[in-house]
Amino acid sequence: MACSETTGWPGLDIVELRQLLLSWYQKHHRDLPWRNQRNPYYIWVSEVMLQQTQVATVIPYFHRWLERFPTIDDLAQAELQPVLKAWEGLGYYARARNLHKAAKLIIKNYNGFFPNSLAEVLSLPGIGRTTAGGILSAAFNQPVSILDGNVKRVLSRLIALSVPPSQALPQLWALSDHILDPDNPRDFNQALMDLGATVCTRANPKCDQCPWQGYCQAYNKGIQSRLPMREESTPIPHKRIGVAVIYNHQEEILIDRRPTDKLLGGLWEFPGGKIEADETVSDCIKREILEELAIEIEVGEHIITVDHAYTHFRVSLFVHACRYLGGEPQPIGCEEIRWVKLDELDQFPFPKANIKIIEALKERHKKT
DNA sequence: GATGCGTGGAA
DNA sequence: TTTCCAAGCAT
Repeated sequence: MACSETTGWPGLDIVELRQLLLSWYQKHHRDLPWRNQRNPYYIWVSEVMLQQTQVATVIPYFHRWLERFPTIDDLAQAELQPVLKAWEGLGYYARARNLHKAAKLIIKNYNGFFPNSLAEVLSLPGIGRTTAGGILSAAFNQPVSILDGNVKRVLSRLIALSVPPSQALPQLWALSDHILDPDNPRDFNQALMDLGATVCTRANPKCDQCPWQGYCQAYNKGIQSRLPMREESTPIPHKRIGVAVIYNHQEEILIDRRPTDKLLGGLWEFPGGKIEADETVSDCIKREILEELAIEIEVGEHIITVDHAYTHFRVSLFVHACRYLGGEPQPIGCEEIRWVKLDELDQFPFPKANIKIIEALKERHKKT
């Protein structure tokens, strides 16, 4: 019974849909580095890196990561700092912290072997339903469905979903479950994501190349470019931040490590804080450094202004060179403080906005 | 169940 | 330039 009124998707011949998609995949699949093998560790790393991150961005990180941490045991034995350094620039740093944490758990609870049951995989930090399905289907060919951004878009168009995907998650999960080919779960899930990434794209979908064109309700209604429906978005605030590059008498620079489990947790930064209304940049920097580190400084020349966009706000960092005057630095708003030479900054993991500051410091150092 | 969590590409 | 949103998860 391929087509059933009782499934809630009348007119969907799922046997035909599976066949069409798998045939398309045989010819048009992407050749991706984590697809050449079935090592659960490799696939796990790729799945986590791919969370909210595009394939092209992930590929170089994936290769460097496996060179640096070839096995689960290597990862579990490593300190957190080199783990964050390997993740530097990739964003959502909790992913790296959770990967590290989960590696230790796998050594402890599973004798170093990546678990192969859904409940066990889901229990690992940083692995949710989609990532678990991705790993179990790709590594073990288990029939566990997925619902990532690609699948949401493909399925929303297939059934011409009239609300944003976030308002129909149970229905979309049920559909992903329903159409998953129990005989070829590995290829089917990969094919669904490839279709979304290369054919059923957000803008300008290539419907003339789509194996599901004849079944796609959005295409048949001519509304494929307007689906899926947009999520509601709220305007994001813009913060102005004063940042201090503080030099001591040995020309060392003060950096601090951010609290774990918060924004950019565990990464290093140049200290500073929000510029209040009616406050000058210099006044802000002096105040923040006194509040956060309990030291006196003299605010000097402007080095660079860095604009950076995060998911929920934008910032402008007004960076000034500063001179250390006195007081013993206290880690009041951070985990740790260090004085380091300019050449040593590369050894610490920094967020992207701070990398731009480091580059500016190196340029400045060349000139003087 | 809403919100916090990075960065980069595309339009 | 701005906006959207990518192989989502945790709390």
